[in-house]
Amino acid sequence: MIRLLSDLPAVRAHNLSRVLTLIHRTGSMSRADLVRQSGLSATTISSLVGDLLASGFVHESGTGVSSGGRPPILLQFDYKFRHVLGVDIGATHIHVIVMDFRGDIVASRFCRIDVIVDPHGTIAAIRRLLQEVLDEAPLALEQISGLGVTIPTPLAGEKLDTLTTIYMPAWEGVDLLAQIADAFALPVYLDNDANAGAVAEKWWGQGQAYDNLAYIKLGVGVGSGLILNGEIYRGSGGTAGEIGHTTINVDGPPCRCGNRGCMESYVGANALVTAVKQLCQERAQPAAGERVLTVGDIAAAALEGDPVCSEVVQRTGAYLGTAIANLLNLLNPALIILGGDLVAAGDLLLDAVCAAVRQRAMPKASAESEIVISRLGRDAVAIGAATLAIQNAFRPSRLAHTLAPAS
Amino acid sequence: MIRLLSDLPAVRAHNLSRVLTLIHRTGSMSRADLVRQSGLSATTISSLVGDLLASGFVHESGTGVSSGGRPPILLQFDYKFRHVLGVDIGATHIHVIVMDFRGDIVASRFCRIDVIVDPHGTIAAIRRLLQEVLDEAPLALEQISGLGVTIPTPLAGEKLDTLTTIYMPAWEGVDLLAQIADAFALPVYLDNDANAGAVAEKWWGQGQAYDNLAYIKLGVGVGSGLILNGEIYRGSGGTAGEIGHTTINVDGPPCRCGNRGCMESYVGANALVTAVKQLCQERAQPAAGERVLTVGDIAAAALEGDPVCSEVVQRTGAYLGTAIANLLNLLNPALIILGGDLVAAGDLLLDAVCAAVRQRAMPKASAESEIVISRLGRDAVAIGAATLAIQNAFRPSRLAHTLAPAS
DNA sequence: AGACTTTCTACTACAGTCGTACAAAGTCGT
DNA sequence: ACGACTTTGTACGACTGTAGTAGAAAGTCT
Repeated sequence: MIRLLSDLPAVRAHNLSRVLTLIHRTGSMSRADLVRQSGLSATTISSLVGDLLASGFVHESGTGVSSGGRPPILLQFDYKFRHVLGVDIGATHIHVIVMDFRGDIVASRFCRIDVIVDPHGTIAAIRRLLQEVLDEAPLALEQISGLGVTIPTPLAGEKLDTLTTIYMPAWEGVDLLAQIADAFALPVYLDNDANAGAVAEKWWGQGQAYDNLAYIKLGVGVGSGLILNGEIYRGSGGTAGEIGHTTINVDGPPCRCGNRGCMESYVGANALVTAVKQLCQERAQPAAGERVLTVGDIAAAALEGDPVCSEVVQRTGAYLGTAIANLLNLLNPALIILGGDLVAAGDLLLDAVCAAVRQRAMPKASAESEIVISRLGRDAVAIGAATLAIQNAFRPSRLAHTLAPAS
Repeated sequence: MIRLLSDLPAVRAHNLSRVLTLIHRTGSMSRADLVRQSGLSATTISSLVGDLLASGFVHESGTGVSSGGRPPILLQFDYKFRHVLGVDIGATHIHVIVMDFRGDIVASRFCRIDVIVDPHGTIAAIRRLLQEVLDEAPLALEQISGLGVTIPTPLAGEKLDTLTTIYMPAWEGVDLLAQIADAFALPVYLDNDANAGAVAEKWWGQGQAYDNLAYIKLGVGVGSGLILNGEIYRGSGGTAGEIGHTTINVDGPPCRCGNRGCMESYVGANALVTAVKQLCQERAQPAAGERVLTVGDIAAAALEGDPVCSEVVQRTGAYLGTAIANLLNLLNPALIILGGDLVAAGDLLLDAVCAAVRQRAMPKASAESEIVISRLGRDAVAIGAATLAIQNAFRPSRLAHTLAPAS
């Protein structure tokens, strides 16, 4: 994304964006603080802050403590002045939220639906749920800055407006974005679920201090969202991050993708369930084999000390760690965040992953990186979707529109 | 690398950089062409071009063909106005070049030396060879825009001024950059060999039209340089691109790095030689086993139809392809460029790589990407080193210094 | 030969940041 | 209590950069 900074107004937009972002991040700071942190002159800060005050996103809120002179006037970001909408479309669910600018969910709806085969039903449901959360908040459309949507498949093309339909043939030719934008006159942004998870972690979670991180979502499939140099990295065709189908064993078992020895065929949800059942059978523990069915169940049982589930979780961690070691060697991010249902197993999983990583990654890359479990839980993707709208609202090229009083 | 575009002079530097880059790339174009391609106003282009003419990097060179009106005045980049120096430091060699701004080598020196154990001898040799190529060209220091240096180990830290010394303990505490900058009053830039190879391909080779590419250097080790979104990607600790130690077989043979099943232990030079010898022994062909010793020999023999070497090259291609498939899945670049001694085997290698990639990478990622063999040959890294100096000379923040008449 | 087209450049207008001077509102020492 | 000092924030003019308009320059086309 090359930024065309040719003309003067673009410079102002750029500086405005920087200042707004600083206030947003710290929550409350004075003009003098901004001068020190931005490197801009006091005059310019004064002028920029004037614009922000006029917009309503920022308020003056009393004075701070003096440091030996005139006390500073504190500027506070008004997290409730505007809100954003997030739509997390999974393979079998829709999750819709309204979120404020602090990353807090104000209202949410969750519904199970067979997304893959029913595009129009899905879109109708999304529209309905969006209206419901708006009514519950309650918020008018004029108070919404934008809407983010995530899909469980890679994006197609660089325009970020279409989705790959290999796994979802029924969606061929469906213009998801237009269908939503028609009902709600808002800027709509699209991305895939793992990327959104990464964005959520970067803005509100454990990735806030990091410029290079990977969010790995453990589900039926295993995907990852990459943030490199502070930005989502999508690759040339929009399919970057497909860590689930990286090979960790050239002679491994066949995977649904046609390849052999994919990481997903060791770590994916189906592999877990199969492994548990098989191990139960081997050890003549049919009870557990019948009982345990979902990844969440396996994680819970492992935590309670079930030997079979513990072993499967640990073995899974070792395979996952191998793939993560490859990612560390190749991209050297400072942080890896694990998300998805399996992370309920906590340290049992994490320790196994870390052990494998320490063993397999280059010492420098692994020593200088951290691996953690997401604390955003099941809302991560929906929060990330909504955050896409904030991210774009703050972009210099859209800032004028964002700050303009609702018309 | 966040660009601070706060003040007005920065805008000019930015636009100047854009215009200069456009002229450099196309070689020759009119002001009107620049207006169309840059989006800037005719007035501004006129003013910017004035600066460039004054600098000496650009000349007016007659008129072009009219398209029905006044014929355009052609602006031509003067590729010989300034030059840059490149120093490729390998494990056992130094390669020093002078290069013009078209990417053509004007003079070069190559010398074998045990770099790893002898830092001071290496630095002395570099200084001597630099002086020799300058004398041969012949060029004065005032005609040199900068100097790039590559090292065969990852960089340490984000300042790009130190090197990791795990594999080169004798270099601990040696300030390579300062030692060179002391002798030659030039801006000096450092990067590792694979990154430089990627830069060379992006500027002068087959990567010119691509924003996301990987250059893979096949040698004793296997490293890669990544260009993502048009920029070298280094990761948080500077070790990104270590594809050689990514695991492609969890249960594979031990590698010198401590891990098992690393790609390098299948594809590295030592593995190749060992494989050839072993296969010769199995098939009772001791002659070839004695004769073939270097990777270049193996590649040549394979091309001549030697069955053992052919088989080893193809097998190697399959392993390499597996690692490349992982890279494609994870980063989805549009282009992979193979470099290093083994690529002398040509299509024999490439076909095996492509077959493995098609089999193992996600269909979309592999269908939309190309895999090619570098045509820059043994000079790739040195050219990349020199190109680092050009790249930096064109950077907006250094452009004023670059364009200023030599003082 | 004249109308038209394209290229390139003065001149002016406008926009943005910066430095300086200054007002505002505290703290601190006596 | 009061003045000196410090820190914060703003008004004003200077400087710099791009865009728009008008016009000159130099061809083509009929």
